[in-house]
Amino acid sequence: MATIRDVSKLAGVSVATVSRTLSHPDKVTEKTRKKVHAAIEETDYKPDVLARNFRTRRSSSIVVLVPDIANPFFSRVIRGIEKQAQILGYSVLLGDTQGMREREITYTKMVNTSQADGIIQLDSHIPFEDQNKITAPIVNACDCVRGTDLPSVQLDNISAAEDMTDHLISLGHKNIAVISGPEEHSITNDRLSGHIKAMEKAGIHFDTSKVTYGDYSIQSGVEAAEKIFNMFPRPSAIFCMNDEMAIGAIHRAKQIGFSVPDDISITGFDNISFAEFCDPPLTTISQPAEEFGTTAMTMLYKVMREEELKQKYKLLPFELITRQSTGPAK
Amino acid sequence: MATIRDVSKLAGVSVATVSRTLSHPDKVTEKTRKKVHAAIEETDYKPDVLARNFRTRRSSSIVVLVPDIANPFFSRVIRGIEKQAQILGYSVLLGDTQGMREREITYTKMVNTSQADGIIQLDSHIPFEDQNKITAPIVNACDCVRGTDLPSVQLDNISAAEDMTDHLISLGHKNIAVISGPEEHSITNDRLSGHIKAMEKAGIHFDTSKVTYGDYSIQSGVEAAEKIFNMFPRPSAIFCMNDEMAIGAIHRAKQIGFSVPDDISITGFDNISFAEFCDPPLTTISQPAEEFGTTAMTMLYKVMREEELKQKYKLLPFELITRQSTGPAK
DNA sequence: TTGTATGCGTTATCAC
DNA sequence: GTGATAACGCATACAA
Repeated sequence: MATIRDVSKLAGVSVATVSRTLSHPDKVTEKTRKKVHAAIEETDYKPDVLARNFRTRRSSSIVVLVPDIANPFFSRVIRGIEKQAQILGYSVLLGDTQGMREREITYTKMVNTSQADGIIQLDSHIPFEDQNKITAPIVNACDCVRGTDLPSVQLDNISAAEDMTDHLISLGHKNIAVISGPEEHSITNDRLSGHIKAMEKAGIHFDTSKVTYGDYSIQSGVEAAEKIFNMFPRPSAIFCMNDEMAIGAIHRAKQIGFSVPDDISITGFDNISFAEFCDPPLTTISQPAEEFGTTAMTMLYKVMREEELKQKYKLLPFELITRQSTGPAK
Repeated sequence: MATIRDVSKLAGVSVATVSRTLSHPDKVTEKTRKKVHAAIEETDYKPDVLARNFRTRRSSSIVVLVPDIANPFFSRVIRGIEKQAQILGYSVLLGDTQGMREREITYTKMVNTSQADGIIQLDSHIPFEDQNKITAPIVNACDCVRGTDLPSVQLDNISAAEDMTDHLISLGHKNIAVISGPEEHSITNDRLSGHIKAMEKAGIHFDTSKVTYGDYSIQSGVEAAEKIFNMFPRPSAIFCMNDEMAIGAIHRAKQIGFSVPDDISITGFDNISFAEFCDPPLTTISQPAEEFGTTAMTMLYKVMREEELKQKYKLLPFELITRQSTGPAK
């Protein structure tokens, strides 16, 4: 493997000039540049990435913290991150935290040791030991930490939940149950706020007891639905905070013998690929999953380069997708 | 940040000894080791990963080549890889290839530049420019390259497809259509072989025209099913090579007004999380997805350390999961 | 604009 | 078993 020294000899310039030609071409005359490039060509020189990383204290890679990569929504976001990262010259290190704080910290520390230059956090924690001290370039995506000034990209969850609830109300539903995500998640709070807003706007009393909590898994949707079906009077609609739980709820409804949407309307959130092919197809909120990834990566890129962010908190658009899992209240 | 030099001074030994204590403890006396560790403790010394990588020409990270990370089966495999990698002290670089050979090569080259120490390939290509020259530690998982001697871990696809077909035959089905994956995939060929084997064993004529090809997406299942429903005589069962296509086929069947399994039995492959919650729940083959990941990573670890592999070609066990998408032939 | 010289932090070679 | 020291390949401060 040719080194920078081989190139410099062949080109008849110093190693410094070769280095400059590559890193700061503007500081080198056109003529020298040409000589150097010719020598690079001839020697088939490829800069030693490891040496460069070592010398510059940068690795050109970023780590993405994700609660669970097997979640179909997150995996699409990551696809977006990866796509954009490659365009910008970065590698993506996978940090599947499994919701464990310990793993989160481990991965975060890779920035301290310069193994990564920045972090994209898809969960709503501050992934630093000292919560008050942000020690690395970071962008928060999808589910965002409250009460911090981390750059973030998320959905307008409040409006989305409001629109979805409006939709149910317009179908005549008044007694609406909610299957929520974990209480500490910020998107959970936002979506609940939006739901309440719509209810109050319509003059319908919102009752906290109608809210059950799941963990975004299908199984938790099944269990939450079970509780809801035992409520009295029985709700005529369920607003679920993701598609998996909605699918679980539909499953349970059908098991019991309820028809969806005739006996009960059920809505999802995310528009995962299965939503369209459920029985009945799921009314849900479509999120631009990949765009979360590309946007977050682009923002992180600027943060790492210490450029100013024009917009520190981005909101991505959603779309209400009306399918057959919702219908008129009886 | 303390360096190895600080530690050596405090411990009253040379930097060489500190380095040895960390990398080859057996070459240092107990007493010195203690001194060094005490000094490390006191200075809170953390070895500089970048310097070490540079010096040793190793990065302690591996790259995983995956056709599409948003595929629910692959994302579970990757979860397994990541888990095991962390245990073994490796980081995982994500190489989502989107089926593009160009991206595959790009990622593979990271091994040449020592940015990665090895590769786990989840697709059935040889990811090197010169197909005949394997230039890096690599393990092939899930869908494996034919006619090479790459270490691999995969399912006994032949037996699995055979068992599934046996199941259909035992229900009285004779006219069985197949929704296959892309023709060039090795798992496609294996599963088809198993299917044919079962058919012949039962004395049923296998007809190539009953095989349609999809690309593993739900939509392609819908389209393939459409073709199958137009066959004459109409098959009474469809053997699909993954769950997504089966879900698509069920969707199309119900659209047309066919009952599953009364009018037609449909089977999947993979047992993704939605399989259990389909309507009807899907008869399928369960694969130990995470175990693919952990096994592949463990094998790669040995390859990278140039240890002998006891078993170069591993087969993981499957399980036939009988649910309600299959029933007796009319 | 270009060259010289130095150092990044570690590991490994070779004496002792 | 331990220490002194070279070397890894590159980027940069400074001098020219």
